[in-house]
Amino acid sequence: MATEEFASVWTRPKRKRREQPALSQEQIVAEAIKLLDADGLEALSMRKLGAALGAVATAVYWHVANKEELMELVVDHVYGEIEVPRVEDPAKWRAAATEFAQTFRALILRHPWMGATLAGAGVTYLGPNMLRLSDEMLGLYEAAGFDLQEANLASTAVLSFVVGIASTEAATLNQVKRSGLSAEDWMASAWPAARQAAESLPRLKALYAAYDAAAASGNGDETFDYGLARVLDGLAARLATQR
Amino acid sequence: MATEEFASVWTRPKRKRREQPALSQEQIVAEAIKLLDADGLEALSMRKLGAALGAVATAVYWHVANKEELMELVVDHVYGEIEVPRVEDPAKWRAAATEFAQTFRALILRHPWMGATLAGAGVTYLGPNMLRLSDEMLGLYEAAGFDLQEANLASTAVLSFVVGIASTEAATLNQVKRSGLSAEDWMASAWPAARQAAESLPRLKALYAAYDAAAASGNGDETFDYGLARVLDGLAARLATQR
DNA sequence: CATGAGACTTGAACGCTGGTCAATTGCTGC
DNA sequence: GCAGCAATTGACCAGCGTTCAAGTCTCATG
Repeated sequence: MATEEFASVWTRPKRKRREQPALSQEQIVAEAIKLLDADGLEALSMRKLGAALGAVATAVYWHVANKEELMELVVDHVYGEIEVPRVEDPAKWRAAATEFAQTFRALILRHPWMGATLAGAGVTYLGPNMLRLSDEMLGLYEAAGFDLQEANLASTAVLSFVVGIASTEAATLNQVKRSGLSAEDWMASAWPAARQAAESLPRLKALYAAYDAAAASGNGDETFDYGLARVLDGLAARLATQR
Repeated sequence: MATEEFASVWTRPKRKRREQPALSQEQIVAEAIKLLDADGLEALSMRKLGAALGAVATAVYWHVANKEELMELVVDHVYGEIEVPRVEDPAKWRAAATEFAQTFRALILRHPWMGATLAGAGVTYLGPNMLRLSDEMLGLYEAAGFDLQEANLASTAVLSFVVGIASTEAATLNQVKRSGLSAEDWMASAWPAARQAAESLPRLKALYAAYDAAAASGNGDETFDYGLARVLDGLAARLATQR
């Protein structure tokens, strides 16, 4: 624009020094996670990401090959938030397994877009943090008394349960967030529809009758803990027969 | 209004049919599933769907509010493919639970796009087939000896495990399909990268060393059966203490 | 002190997406 | 034969991921 060119004659061109590049991969990934947490999976676009970084969409492509690779980096960065507790006393493996399962669930609920992303990508992302966690989990179940191969089966079983249930919970969180309602208001509006839909199904109807909307929205922890306890019971029994 | 959103899809009065309308909701859903199975989740667009039906994209919008509602219908239609086996003899609840878990896993592997879709939507789709399955599952675990509330916890535990592990498997299937390679060729190309990435992680390295690529790609059934057996062990133990 | 090599950033453009809307077709009941 | 309505169409919109040539800026070297 001519106007700009003209103005630059008077106003000194405030050229920002490039002592360090304006963008870095680390910074991009961090900002992407911020946007994902704030607005959800489908709200993240390369343009918005660029804008949030004070740059233009295409600038991001210098640091990251494409959106899929970005998501891969993002997922592994999130995995970096957690670790598997060390097992000193083999008798306490179960406490460690429980703690890690709860930590992992909390991670997904804290970043609800992770649910769908994980299910879409699975184990095909081989990021360093994911590999580290896998190795640490193997260590946990080895310390419990499983041989390496069965430790792998055991950790897969527990993690599958955690991912499955937490992804479902996260999906509801996403739905609530997208509705713009508070969790209570959303539940209050969804509950009658659910009850009515279950009208012709005797067991489901009876189950719903036992709850009200408030109770139904609050029993996530109980459901998780119950399932986790059963899985670990099964693994403990297996250890007992092996010994 | 969220209330409207909830009630709309399933309770909306069906439109009076023309003698032979070119398109019908049933037909659209069936064609969408065909395209999803053939080309995957991200390959389905309203335009391609319209074209596959010999019509134009916007014609689809007469029968379906938007893509999200279409997916809701699609998911419930797929649920229509399966049912929970009836439990005549309470002692045989475990066989029934195992059979249904395997059926559900097979469903997801047969429609690999279901993995990511389920994790994205969770339990917020209240389609008739999903409700029917929920009710039947409650029946199964009630027959096993759980009271209604615990039957709900039990079926959620099992289903979460199944969804979690099958979604991960499905994600790999999707990856393979997108690569265009055969399953063996894909594994052969991914395996060295995995082994090298695990080089610095002792347990993971040892685990990989015990397999070769061929073995690693074939142990899905074993991994699933092991985890399922542990979950059901845990539930069986719980039943034993209750009795 | 100029020059040129790279590291980084930009703007324009492409083909695609989900979605809206007015206009149009074609069948059914009057 | 015609009104009315179910169904379909085409034009159009904003936004998406991505590519690419054309910059800008910094630094090392001659």
